[in-house]
Amino acid sequence: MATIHQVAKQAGVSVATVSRVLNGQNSVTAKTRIKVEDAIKKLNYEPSLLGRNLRNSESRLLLVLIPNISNPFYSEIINGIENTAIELGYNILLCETDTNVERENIYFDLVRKKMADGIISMDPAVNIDTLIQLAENHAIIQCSEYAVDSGIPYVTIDNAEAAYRAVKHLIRIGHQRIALINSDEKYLYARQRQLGYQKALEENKMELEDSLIVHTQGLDFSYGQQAMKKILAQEERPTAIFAVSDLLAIGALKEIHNQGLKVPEDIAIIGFDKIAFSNMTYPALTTISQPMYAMGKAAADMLVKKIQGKEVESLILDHELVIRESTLG
Amino acid sequence: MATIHQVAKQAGVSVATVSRVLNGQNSVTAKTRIKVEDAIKKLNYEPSLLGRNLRNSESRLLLVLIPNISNPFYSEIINGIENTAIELGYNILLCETDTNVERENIYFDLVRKKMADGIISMDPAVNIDTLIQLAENHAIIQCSEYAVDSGIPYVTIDNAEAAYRAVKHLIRIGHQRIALINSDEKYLYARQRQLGYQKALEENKMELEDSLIVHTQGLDFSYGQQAMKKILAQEERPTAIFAVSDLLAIGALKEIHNQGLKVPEDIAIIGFDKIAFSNMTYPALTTISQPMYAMGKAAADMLVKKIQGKEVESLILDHELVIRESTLG
DNA sequence: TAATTTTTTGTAATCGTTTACAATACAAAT
DNA sequence: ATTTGTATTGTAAACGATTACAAAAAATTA
Repeated sequence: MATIHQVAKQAGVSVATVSRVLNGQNSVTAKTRIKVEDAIKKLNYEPSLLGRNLRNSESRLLLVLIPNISNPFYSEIINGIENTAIELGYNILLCETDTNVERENIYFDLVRKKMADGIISMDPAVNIDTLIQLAENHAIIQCSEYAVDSGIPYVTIDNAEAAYRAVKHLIRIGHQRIALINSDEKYLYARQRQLGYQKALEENKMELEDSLIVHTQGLDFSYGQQAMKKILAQEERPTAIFAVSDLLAIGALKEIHNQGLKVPEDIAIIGFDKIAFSNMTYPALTTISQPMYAMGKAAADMLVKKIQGKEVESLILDHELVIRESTLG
Repeated sequence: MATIHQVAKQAGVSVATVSRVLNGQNSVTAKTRIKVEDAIKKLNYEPSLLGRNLRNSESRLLLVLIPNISNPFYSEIINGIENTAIELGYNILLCETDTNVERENIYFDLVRKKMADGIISMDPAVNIDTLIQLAENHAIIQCSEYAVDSGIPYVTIDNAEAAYRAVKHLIRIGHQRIALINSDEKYLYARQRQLGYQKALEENKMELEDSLIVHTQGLDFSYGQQAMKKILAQEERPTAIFAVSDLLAIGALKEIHNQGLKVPEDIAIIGFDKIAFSNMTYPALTTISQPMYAMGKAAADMLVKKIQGKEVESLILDHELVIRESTLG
């Protein structure tokens, strides 16, 4: 492992000159440049990022905070983040919190201790107070889930509107009893989507029944399945389901099948996110398409801008209702 | 952002003493320890990992190389890697190659340039020559896919045996025409699983028909769907399918449904990996369970050992055949 | 009390870069 | 040939920690 000093010695120049060659500065003669490049090649030299980063007071690492890597919704976003980060000369430190406070703190420490230049938080369960405090001295962007008035820039979609459209679609094709499978209302997106659901019902003079709203403890398939079980156990069965996540919808779909019912004939169902799976279910799932990749890309762009000290503005991207077999007529 | 010098000054001690307090060394008086701790609190000091890492010549980062983050198979493994890494005081740098050589090189450079202490490669398409060369000076572990005789330790399962069991199961329940949806034979796991398939057929005196083996260009659902289309287009239709990945199997299942056929009545199907989604399909997918979490855990353990200069041995973990509805008899 | 040992603290080098500033080399102008 | 100006190069000080080694302080022993 050669150092810049050894290269300098080998090339018969000073370390400053080697550094200049390394960083492509033009104030170095062709002749010396070649000497240096030869030395680099000969010694198989690779500049240490540890040294460089210390000197430059940067890590060129972006911390990406997600609740759970197994949720395909995040995979797609991460895709967008990573591609953009690479383009901008950064790499990503993937951090799964599992809604665990200690774990979260370990990650926050990474940015406090300069091992990461900024954070993209996608964890709805993030400790928002800590995040806001951290944002005073560090670059932070929220993606998908965000805190209103936190002052932390975010990129997201209009959840209420999206939910509204989803439910309106169900009403339009004739459904009068529509259940909602929602996650915990402590999350903003959950409240917003519920608002959209309610607005659609109210607008159509449909009654809001508490028994038609089920809250889950998580987003795994199993929670969707449980929720559906609860719904189907009621006497007056709904004819349609709106689930706030494709994973929940897919779990619900499974339970519907298990009970020998047919989708969409007996029960229609609509999900949220448009993860790749949602098109592989039987029948294919109607869903709200979130621009996951674009969200990731935007978040990364914003974060790097923030790191560079520029001002950035929050972004609300477009969503789309994708009608497939699970809500056919 | 205070430095260790400012803390030392504030506490009226030397930087060495502060460092000793920081690293919990016992050779420091209770009285001075308290002085230092007070100063740390007062200045809100957080030691810079950039400085520490340079001095210690380590980054405490593990590079995890995967082809694609959207494949749930990898998510589970990453889970295991991350939890273990954290326990051992490391963090993970997630790197998606997308089977892109340039991208791969960017990542390799991170370890060459000391920004990562080692690599866990899960990319079947990795440039193995480069990897072997890198392994001369750096800690590297292969996970799932590996190169025989490369000298690089790996953790994996017995792919041939697993495939053999899967196909034998199909034969046992009466299938005589079994198709194989395989990925590209340039991958070791693909060759091994094909071997298992062939062995099962030969052992039962069944003919090996080329037309029953379809190779895909990737692992997305869509490739499984395409492959199935090809298979169903043949005159003499197989009665069972073995796909080397749940994703492919799920795509195939979709196509079977699309053509109005029933699983398992018309065609039985079996996948590989036991990703969470495989239990949500209709019908639920029979599959080979890989110990993803354990593989990740083992890989991380091995890598850290390797980083510490210890010797490590390759590992072949157990798999399991999980029989579900898609092969009910 | 003085000498000796042990414990605690401090000094300064080091890890491997980048870069302000100083110094030198070279070319152009007189 | 000397001066001036510009283009290259070098010196040395950062960046922020850890740690040999030396020095000082405290504890032990005689």
